Amino acid sequence: MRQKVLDAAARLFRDKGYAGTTMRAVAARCGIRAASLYHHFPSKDDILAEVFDYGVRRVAAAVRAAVDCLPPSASAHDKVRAAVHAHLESFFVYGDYTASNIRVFGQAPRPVQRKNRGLRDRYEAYWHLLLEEARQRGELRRGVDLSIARLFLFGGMNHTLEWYTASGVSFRELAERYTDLIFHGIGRSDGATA
Amino acid sequence: MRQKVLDAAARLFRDKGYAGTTMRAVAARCGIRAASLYHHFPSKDDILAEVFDYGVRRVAAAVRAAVDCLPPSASAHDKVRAAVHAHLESFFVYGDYTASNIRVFGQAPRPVQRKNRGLRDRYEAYWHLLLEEARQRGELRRGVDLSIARLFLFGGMNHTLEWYTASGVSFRELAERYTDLIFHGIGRSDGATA
DNA sequence: GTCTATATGCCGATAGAC
DNA sequence: GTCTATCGGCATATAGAC
Repeated sequence: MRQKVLDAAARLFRDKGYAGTTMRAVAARCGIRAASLYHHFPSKDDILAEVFDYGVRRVAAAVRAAVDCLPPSASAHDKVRAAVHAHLESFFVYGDYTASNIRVFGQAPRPVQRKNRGLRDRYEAYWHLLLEEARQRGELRRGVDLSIARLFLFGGMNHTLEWYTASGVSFRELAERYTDLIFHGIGRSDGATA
Repeated sequence: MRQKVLDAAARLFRDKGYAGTTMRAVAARCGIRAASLYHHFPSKDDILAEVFDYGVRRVAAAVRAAVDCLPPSASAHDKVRAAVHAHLESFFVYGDYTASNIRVFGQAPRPVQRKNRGLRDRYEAYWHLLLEEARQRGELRRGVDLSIARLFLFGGMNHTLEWYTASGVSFRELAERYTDLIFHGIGRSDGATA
């Protein structure tokens, strides 16, 4: 039931925001009464905090696993592609949690933000490491600001949640295209426009 | 006073979300009582709809103006750079409106979403045109999906609102780096990783 | 154009039965 | 572990004085 509550809350937070998600609505989705929620969680904010943490933990675990199971011969480019794919795919499996975090974090009460910030930062630091590895292996252009590139990549990936429908392109294909974009861009590489 | 109400509402919608923004709070920011708001707007949803429309209209106008005042000799790359810069800079001037749209649109009531969708779509179509022009001028690689590239670029640009602080890099420099990223990526162009 | 007062209803959370 | 009943507070919106 605990997980059922979190699932219901994640979905509602995603769609209705923080204040728009009521304990009564969460309970209704679980087939119980609002008062019964307090047997599982101390407060609405505790539910939100757990939704945030659960989402980041799962995405981070999926991405790390995807990168770790690559062969030692994998290039940094291969690792980034695998990470992008795992990140996108987790939108499908933990989408309500991920989308809740992305869409609701900014309007969550400060204490809830603080509690989740550590996990968020660690996950972003992992991505920074991936890109830093690419640089050290000589796979990147000189003069590229990796912090900005990482933030740009994150924005591009996470924005997928706002437009993606399963009827279109697959996550694997999308991961391929995003990785291609972040590594090579849309321009011709013959310097015609540079 | 009408504009004052919109400014206050935009700021609150941005920080507190749709349901978390109360007419009392909007009124308090304007130094009046909640009931007085109904002299200027019929309802909370009408305020939100106007915040959405105002933001999109202003950003779109700024971007078009920036592109239009380029010399005829400007490449599509130049136009995209100017558009990215104007889009980012409008975050500074109309940031509460833009951020409200980006963060709150998904949790707004359907009728409000519908009312704003036309403007949103037209603005995105304009960007699509910019990229399409780059392709027709032969400035792009073959095989690039411009719809995906545009969505990726939008995500990257709009994500700036979540991390940007005026103390760091300037919007002009950021526009230069984003444009460089979307055209050339982070990878070496000698094909070492492709 | 702003005010006070209020109608009507939902909010998060608690008490205590079963 | 779920329930009913309820507390105190705040929500949007309206009525009508000034």
